[in-house]
Amino acid sequence: MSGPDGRREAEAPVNLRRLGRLRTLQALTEAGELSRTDLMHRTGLSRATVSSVVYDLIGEGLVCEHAAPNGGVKLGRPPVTLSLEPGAGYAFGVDIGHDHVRTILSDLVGAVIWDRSIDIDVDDSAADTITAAVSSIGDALRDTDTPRSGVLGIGVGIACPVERRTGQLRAEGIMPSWVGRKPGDEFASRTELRVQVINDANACVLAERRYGAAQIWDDVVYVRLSAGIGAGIVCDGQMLLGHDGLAGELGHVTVEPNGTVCRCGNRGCLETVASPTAVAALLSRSWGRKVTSAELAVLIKQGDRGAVRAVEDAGEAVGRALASTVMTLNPRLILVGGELAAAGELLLDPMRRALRRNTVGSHNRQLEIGTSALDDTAAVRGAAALVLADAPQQLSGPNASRGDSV
Amino acid sequence: MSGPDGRREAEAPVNLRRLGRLRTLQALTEAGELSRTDLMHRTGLSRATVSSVVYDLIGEGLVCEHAAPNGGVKLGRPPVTLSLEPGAGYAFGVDIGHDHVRTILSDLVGAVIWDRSIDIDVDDSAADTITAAVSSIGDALRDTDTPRSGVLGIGVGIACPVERRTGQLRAEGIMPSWVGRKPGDEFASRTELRVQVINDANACVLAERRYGAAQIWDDVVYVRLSAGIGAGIVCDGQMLLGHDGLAGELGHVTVEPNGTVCRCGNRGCLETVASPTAVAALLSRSWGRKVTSAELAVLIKQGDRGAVRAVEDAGEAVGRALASTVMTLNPRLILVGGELAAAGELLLDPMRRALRRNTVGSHNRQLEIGTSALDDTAAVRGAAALVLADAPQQLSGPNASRGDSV
DNA sequence: CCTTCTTAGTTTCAAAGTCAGACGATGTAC
DNA sequence: GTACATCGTCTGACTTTGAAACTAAGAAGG
Repeated sequence: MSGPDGRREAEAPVNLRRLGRLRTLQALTEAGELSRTDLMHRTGLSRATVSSVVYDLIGEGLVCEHAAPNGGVKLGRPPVTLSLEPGAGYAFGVDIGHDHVRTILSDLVGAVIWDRSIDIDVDDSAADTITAAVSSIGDALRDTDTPRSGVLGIGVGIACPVERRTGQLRAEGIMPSWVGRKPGDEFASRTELRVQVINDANACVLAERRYGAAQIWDDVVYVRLSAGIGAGIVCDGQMLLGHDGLAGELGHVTVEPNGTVCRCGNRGCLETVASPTAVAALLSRSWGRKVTSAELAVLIKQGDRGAVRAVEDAGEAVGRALASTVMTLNPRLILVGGELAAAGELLLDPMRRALRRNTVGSHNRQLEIGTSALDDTAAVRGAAALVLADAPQQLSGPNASRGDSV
Repeated sequence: MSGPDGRREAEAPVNLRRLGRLRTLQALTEAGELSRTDLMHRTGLSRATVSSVVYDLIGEGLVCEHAAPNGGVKLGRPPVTLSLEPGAGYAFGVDIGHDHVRTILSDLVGAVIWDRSIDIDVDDSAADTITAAVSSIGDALRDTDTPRSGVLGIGVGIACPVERRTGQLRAEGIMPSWVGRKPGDEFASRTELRVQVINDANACVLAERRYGAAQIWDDVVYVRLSAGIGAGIVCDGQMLLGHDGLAGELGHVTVEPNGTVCRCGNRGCLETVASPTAVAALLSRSWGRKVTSAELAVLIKQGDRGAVRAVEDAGEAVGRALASTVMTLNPRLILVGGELAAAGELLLDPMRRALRRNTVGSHNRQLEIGTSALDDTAAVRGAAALVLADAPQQLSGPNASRGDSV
């Protein structure tokens, strides 16, 4: 490709050096700190090449050296550890819940350097929500004095299914004002930054993979028990999206063949049984007055018998729904997040029992079930992590080699 | 380097040239026939490099040229199409069913050049079964005059779960003599060839991906309704294995909470309802005499009311079990194979109905459900395809670069 | 304190690979 | 036959690479 005046826009010597840089950056992203020798092993490059690549990266300010950590009893010259320079790139995370928009700015290694949450009725005011987030983004840039060019992109996590190719939302019946919208395009045109949109459960599982409980496992299911119930699934280290990006719609798995009619038109969906809203509604019915999800949390803490029982039943239902997922995906870890996760063992215990009852030993023997360690920040941080995940690509150079695997 | 006589047995400078070769071979494996220009686009290499790599590959007999296919109305010099040389490598496929072992020898492009099936009571005689397969392999080599060194490996598909890391079988309660065995090791030591073992449903989905109905879709579920019920799952083009390699165990998904006790110890597993054995047993009970699976097929064809009803109910149950899989994985295509698939629409129709009833529109609108196009050969060919899948790696050179993705 | 040993990182240099662009080849269109 | 379009090869310049030599920095031992 040539520039406007036919000048050769260096542009394309291509993929060899870039590949080395990319691998180096990826290794550092994954591992945090590594010496050049470690890098040599992880990237497959020779010592000389690593040395040269690292020299460049340090020169460009993407990587920095640390004083040797002076670990245990070592022999020989101690290594110099390297890590990504936190300030070499920034990423925004936006979490669009039902009653709030949260925006964070994260540095290259995932540290949150700016954070703001705004309460707003998201479901009914898409435009306002986006405006709020966009202005948060502007404020963050100003407050932290970050140049727009230093931002790698915006990751948006949203509490409804996101269509894969189009980026369109599938928010029917739950977030009316968002139906058919493409928040990716809206954010992009209003911020002039790259934008990626994903479902919030997917964002959460990303966060758990990177910062939380799922760092060591490659097969994880994250279930988010919120107004909607969704799952973020990682198999073999890869996020599972499905043909339209709608994978993980656990909320509409049938758990009670003749149960309540769901907003989706079927009956007995998990969502009608185990979402915080459904549980609260159950109590409302028996008490004859409205019980909110917030109130529910208090009741549980107080040990209210009705609330306890309702949560237990919800856990049991989630367990039954997950049983088939476990048989199908053979995960190693299940994490539960969302408002209802605050109930802790009260919820997990019946879940585990139901899972054990409906799966076979080979699948449940090693299976761990726990609550999210990050909750609350999981979705935003995951959204930002989505952007950080391809930071190595963006930083390794302007020149895109084919994205094939080797 | 492409000098006519610039032969240089450089052996191991490592991973750069190899990478080009690898990508070229992969592209040819996937696409079948490509011109050099196509390769240039698919591999990201420059014309010159492609030319040089192809020159080498032709020289080594891995790739061959074809006369231009002389397609439509084209302008300019017609391309020379290239494809893999079928004889550049061979792969064995072994399908270990319940009552037979089938062994095929396939060439590099997947054509079957030798085929033998042996009837044997596999479940109770593991050793004999392996011996039979091993001797088939020897015979195949002799009959086709193929040198052992030309064989890339053996793919073994077997009708029970296979543990991922160990290669151990999980055949409890279904193939007694195989429990805890590692057929991979046994084949390897007796044939001195590389061996890979997978579950037969996984083998089938591989075959469908490569030769059958799933070539154009990246998100596919293959359900095999045989003595056991298993599913082979592909998501985003990748086989889904799960943490222990036990993904796809659809047979033990609960479909009738208070149903028959299953060999796995739970109740109402899909297998107790929808396996051919279970369906046949249902008829046996009402008729007061034993009905075999083979007989079942005849009865269905004759339109026997009882058999028809039993199959319909099985289909309905499969549909219900798959519903949750569909919500979880959002596949584009479901294929049904195994003995019961012969029932065709009789089985599929109630399956579709149950699926529609228990999933939401966004997930089932585009979903196709059909029977395997290959059945009978699917498992063996898939097993062989497993080996062919890494033919590019093996053929691209002795020098293994790190298996990272770019 | 000095030598020796071990591992880390850099430099050097020849070998090898890749790219861009020039060039030849081979067909269609008119 | 000429113009044109695309395909494929060749050449020279440039970049990257890896082996080995070399320097660095600490520990162990006398």
